[in-house]
Amino acid sequence: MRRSSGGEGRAASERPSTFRRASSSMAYEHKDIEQKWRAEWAKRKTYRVENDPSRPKYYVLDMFPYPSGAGLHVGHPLGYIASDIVARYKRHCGFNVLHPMGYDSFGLPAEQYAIQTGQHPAKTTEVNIARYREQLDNIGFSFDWDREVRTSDPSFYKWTQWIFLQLFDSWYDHEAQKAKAISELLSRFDAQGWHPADACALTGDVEEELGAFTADDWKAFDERTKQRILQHFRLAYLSEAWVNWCPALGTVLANDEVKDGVSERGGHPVERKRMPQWSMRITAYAQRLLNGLDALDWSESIKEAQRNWIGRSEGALVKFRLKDAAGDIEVFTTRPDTLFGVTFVTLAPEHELVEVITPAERRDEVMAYVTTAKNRSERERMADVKKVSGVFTGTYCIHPFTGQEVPIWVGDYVLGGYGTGAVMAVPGGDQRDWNFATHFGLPIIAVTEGADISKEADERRDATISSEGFLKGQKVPDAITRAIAELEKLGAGERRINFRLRDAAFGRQRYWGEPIPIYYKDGVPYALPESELPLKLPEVDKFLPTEDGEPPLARAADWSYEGYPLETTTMPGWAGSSWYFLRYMDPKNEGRFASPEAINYWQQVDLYVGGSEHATGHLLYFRFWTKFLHDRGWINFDEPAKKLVNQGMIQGVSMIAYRLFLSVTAMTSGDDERELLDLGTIPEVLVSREIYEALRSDSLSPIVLGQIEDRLKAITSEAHQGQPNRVGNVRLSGHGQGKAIHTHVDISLVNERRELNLVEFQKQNSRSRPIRLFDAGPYLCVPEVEKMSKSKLNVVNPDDIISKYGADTLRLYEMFLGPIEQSKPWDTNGIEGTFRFLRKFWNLFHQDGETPGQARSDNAPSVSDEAPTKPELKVLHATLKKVTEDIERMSFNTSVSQFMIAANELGSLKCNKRAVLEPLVIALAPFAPHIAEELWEELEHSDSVTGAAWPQWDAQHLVEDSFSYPISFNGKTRMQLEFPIGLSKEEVEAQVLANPEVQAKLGGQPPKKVIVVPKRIVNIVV
RNA sequence: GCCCGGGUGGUGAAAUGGUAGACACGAGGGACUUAAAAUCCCUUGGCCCGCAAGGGCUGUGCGGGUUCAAGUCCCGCCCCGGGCACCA
Repeated sequence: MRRSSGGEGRAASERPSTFRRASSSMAYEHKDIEQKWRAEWAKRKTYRVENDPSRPKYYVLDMFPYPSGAGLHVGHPLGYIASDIVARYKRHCGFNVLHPMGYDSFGLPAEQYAIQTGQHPAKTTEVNIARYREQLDNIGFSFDWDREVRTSDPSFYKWTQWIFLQLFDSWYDHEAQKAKAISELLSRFDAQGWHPADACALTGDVEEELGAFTADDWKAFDERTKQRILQHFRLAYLSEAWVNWCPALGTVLANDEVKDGVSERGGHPVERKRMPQWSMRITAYAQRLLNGLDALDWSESIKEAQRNWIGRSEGALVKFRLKDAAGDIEVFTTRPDTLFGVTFVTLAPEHELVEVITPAERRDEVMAYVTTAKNRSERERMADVKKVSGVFTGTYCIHPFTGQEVPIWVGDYVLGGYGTGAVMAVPGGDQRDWNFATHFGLPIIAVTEGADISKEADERRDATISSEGFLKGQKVPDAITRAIAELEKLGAGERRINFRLRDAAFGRQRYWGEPIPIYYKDGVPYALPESELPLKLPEVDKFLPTEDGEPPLARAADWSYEGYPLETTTMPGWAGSSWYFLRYMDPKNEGRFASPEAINYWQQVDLYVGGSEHATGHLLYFRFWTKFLHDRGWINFDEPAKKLVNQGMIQGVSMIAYRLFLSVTAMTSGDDERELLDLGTIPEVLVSREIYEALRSDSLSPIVLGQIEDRLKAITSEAHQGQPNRVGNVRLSGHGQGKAIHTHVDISLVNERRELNLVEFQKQNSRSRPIRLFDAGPYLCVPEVEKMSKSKLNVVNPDDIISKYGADTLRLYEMFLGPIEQSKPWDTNGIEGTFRFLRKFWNLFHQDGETPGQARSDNAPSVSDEAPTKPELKVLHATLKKVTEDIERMSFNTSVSQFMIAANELGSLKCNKRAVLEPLVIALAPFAPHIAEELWEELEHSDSVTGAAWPQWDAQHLVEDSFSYPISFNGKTRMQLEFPIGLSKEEVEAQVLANPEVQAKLGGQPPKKVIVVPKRIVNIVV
């Protein structure tokens, strides 16, 4: 290792830039420094973490990425940099910090790519991961790569499958509010059978009602029946679920993949279909998932999103007896107090009673409506709220209180998946019911005092009930209680808490996911023995469904266990990510997903950083699995992450150009016009945004259009100089809005002044048509801030920035951009500032001793051991204070500012004192680790700066002797007066009033009031 | 429609109810240099008065309010971004 004093002694081959530097003062050589320290960290295993129970732990986790083919762009590292700063800071503070990284490597894009190219997804995934790794390494993260996990690795998904089996082997005991082993349920059935009123009755999407059975019944059931019953209780269970089935693709599509009833790629029709699906009974945990939120240090918006998603509502279940058939329509309502305002009942089109109750003569009409309504996706039904549609079934049910007949309608504003799939319609008290009633001319009864039901429903919950009946005159809350009591007395209903949360579909008809460790005997699903795990993905000839619509796994040669067929669907993307945080604790364990010792030591994630788009998906399943593993005694905490921070999205600045396509006629020598066929000679014209907008507006005047066309003719003629034919007419070839189009231009073709590089633009678009400008050049593109994405040609790759400025500059800049949680556009304009700061900081250690901020030309260290001066100490301690406090509250942009202030001030002071610079190197290390290591080494330390103790700030250096008070009159600052710190309020007031300038302002009038806030302000009220 | 964020200079932004615009970019001017790079210094919210020193008015999306004092707290709006579920 070279010594810090040996700048001149370095061999030219080792540092080829030495000579260049001799003639320049580009002293801070980021490339050399960063390369050196990357290699050094890897060699020394600087970021290796041991499970060491003797030390306090801190667990910092990033949401792991899906390794897509596009690689990282500058938006990805934002959260990683923030978490890396915290991880490094906590290390300096003496914590044993777990800061791992891995890959969520199962997923659709790899499979899509495999279908197109025939390449195995494992292969492309491998390539993508290598690329990600290289890019991550370039940024200098302190990840312990020995703990890397990949969800698609059999040694990882073995345990995903194992957890699945635990869920399969569990049921939820609502009395004890926890999951228990199926064996306990079996002994219970053996002893007492089961009744629907038992507390182990379950929420969720159980389709058929499960009837009561006695212990003797249970013992007499055959194996199939027993297993079928158990499906009603298992937390991982096979049931029927609605899916988006695409017959053309032979596969099930996610909601995202369906647009307007057709598949987004390819445009094939999609229908809603019921299919056997593995599901997760997350609904059992609804109340606990809701309760747990209060104690979490997560952003309010995420917690609120989860609360809404879980959607707890209190109300009543009400039964309306059918008039012409046996049975009831059950509805859930939050407003049983409005029962006397019911004028009809509406069923969802999916409701099973629709078919049963509709009389023959209305059948065709009703079923026609049901078919169209059912096939609309929920998103569609959601989109046009204003359109009312429905149909009368022709039958009635009986009002439980009045005994009157209530007509039964079908309407698609009622959703099959929520509540009971039926509502009691109270048009006087519910706006959607009101809309429906008004549209179909159904009666509307006022339910509350003072409501004007001619215009809208009255949904107030602080009103008094006015509808005729025993609830009249009562306040809403009292009426609710009373109504429920009456319903219960009549056996026509009961109190009910309803959750919106639905059970999670857990099967995918795909190849690239974890195989589900289940085999079928006699059509009954059985758990694969643990000893068979991992159940590895089989080789298949194609990654497509089979001809008869089975998932790709059905193509495998021998996809069976002891002669019984294995499950062919795979797990969804969220399986691996629901528990991966536990694997990092003990990633190589072959006998368990993680050892109890490791889990006891690392416990919950202390800080979790990731995007807010996972608010209701990943973050809910993540909590669900944690609670489940806790219930079954595998872990001793039931929330995965104490604190969650959502980094904002980095948007890209796209560059837009506006293009015109022309159609041109030519004049031959005989003055005949004919269409010019040689498109290659017709220019493509770039116009300004103003002209683009003018052309697209409907109100474009013919005169202006004529002027534009004249100009286009001139351009075209010019382009045709030397051609045999003269240009005749020039017209825009498109029609209406198509006359002009806007295009994304690759941002690398546009300079800082937004000028388009026409030569490159032409080349990159390989257009044969010449490009001409409508106005005199250069062509200015119009910037637009939008999501950073490849298709918008606005992605900025961190690699380019790193090679130009270095990783430390990138890290600082991304933090300097603004608060971590805010979305902001990526704009490299400011990056020079952070780069200059690092150079200034570097120069403090290599001063030439003359010009402030100027480095020695030989780049030799200039640090002295002299005692620092008072102002120097003040800068140091003010910086330490601010930076420490800012890291604690994750305000990284302001800490970077403080470092800049320190570098500027120490530069002016020409401070080169070790006692000042050394603590600053440690404080800067979490932000800019490479330069900090290099300077630390120059300060003659042989160990890594990452292990140095965090420097403490000392308030004594920040004490001021005096304070310059802003003196304001009626809140407006007018002057400054300096007073010693120790002066009392009264003394300050007296001295202020004695001041001649203040007296002049007062003009002889005595002030009404004088407010003195020590060390803040003086306000004189006149 | 509902829920959650957010609106401050040319730009990214800062500001425990207490001097609005720190820090940085950009822009303009200057020093050093043969030149460039690098570095340093000055100016930079708007409007107005003044030769100048300096001074005044105004200003944090809009309209009110509380307060000695409001970017910050309260009420009512507008706009932008994100999320969602016509949720009975």
